[in-house]
Amino acid sequence: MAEQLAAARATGLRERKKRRTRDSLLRVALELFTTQGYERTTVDEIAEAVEVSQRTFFRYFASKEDVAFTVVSMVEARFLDAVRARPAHENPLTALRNAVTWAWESVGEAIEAVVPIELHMRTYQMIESTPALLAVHLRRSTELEDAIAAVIAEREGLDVDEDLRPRIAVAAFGGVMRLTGRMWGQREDASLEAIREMTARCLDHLEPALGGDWT
Amino acid sequence: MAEQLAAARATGLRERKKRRTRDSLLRVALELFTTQGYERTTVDEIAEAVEVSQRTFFRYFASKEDVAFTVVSMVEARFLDAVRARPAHENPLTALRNAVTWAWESVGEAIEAVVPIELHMRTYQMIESTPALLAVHLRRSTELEDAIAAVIAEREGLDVDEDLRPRIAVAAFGGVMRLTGRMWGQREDASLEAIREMTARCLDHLEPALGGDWT
DNA sequence: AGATTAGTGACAGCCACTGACAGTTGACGA
DNA sequence: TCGTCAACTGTCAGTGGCTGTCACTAATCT
Repeated sequence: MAEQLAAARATGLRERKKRRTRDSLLRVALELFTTQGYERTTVDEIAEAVEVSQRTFFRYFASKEDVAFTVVSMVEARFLDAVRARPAHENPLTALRNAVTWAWESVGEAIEAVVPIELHMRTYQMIESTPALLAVHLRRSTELEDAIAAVIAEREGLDVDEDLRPRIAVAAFGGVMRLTGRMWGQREDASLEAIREMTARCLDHLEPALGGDWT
Repeated sequence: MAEQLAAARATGLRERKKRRTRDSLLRVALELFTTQGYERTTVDEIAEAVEVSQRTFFRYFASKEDVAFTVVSMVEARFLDAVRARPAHENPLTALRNAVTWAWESVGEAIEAVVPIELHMRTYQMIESTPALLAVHLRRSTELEDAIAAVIAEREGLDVDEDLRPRIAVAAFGGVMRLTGRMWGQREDASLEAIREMTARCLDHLEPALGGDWT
């Protein structure tokens, strides 16, 4: 985050070079992952395409998985900020809902600064359809949920470890969000428009689904 | 499932031998995982302790992770059966809740038939606290949720792909269940009693947490 | 008993990842 | 402008999970 802003204005030749190789590694990796599949892409292959050694790849990214989630975590951070920014008078679920809506409307340019949006969309779908990555994605999601629960608890002036409601509300909300992502991943229409619409639709069904009778 | 019943009555020498090595591999693996940690245990080590080749380990278990989830998936299957067995008049959330309660009350002996319960408890806590395993656990959980959603949909005479409510209800429920498991994993008290009580407590908070104001 | 077949071990190899060491090249003060 | 320092990188060797192959042993079948 901060380092990207710092690197945006040309600091030094060294910095710029570093940023270039990192960007190249990222873009080439995602491109290879999405075209030929995650498992069928080796780290050697990525490194070779960028003309660096495999060792260098691992100096920029902690693991092969790590590359796949670079952009995703930017988006997540943005969503978390959005939750923090919601006015205090909104009740928890409303705040969460408005935060998602706002986040989906504004991530566009943030993503584009690093990789083409369309590449990110394909990446997301690849994550959803690659077991090993899906697993990591889910774990990361619960970590995010933890952070969100903390924010919600603070908004309401509660202790997260005392009152279960923040965590539970976020867990339920998170469950629905993951369902949304999954359904979107299975679709052909991979536009921001589509995911926004699907999000709204799923959230509309949350409360009725938990009600007693479904008549 | 079926193969275990079949193997219970001594079929042939071959079968019995197979079952013995499989059981040994399972038990030794879990024991090593829980005492010295998952990452710090190598497959070679497990194989050596059971006096088979590493290759043989992989003939019984698809992966190192696979061993860790053997018992867990038995429990999950049992829960799924419990959901199927709930009387039709119960509404979705009630049926799910009763199914969990019943499952936690009856898994005991089923587990004990394979490994000591206490070993399974430690295994579960290890899964929760090992990032790589937690990730896989979460993915497996969503697969289970899929199956449950299908059952719920059928109970209510709905099409899972048509009406979103089954999936959403299960997603929310699943979110809460995972929260339960996690909280339990962080506790010292690793008894079946404790997890049952925690389950009830979390589920009691589900509906109030989704309500408008938390006053 | 002999033919068949399942189960196994030994070995070779792929790939993700790590540590150690040495070479290169920007940064920066003299 | 020129070294010197520190950062960045490549090479190499090694570990651990996992797979394919092949020959060998032993349980099962006829």
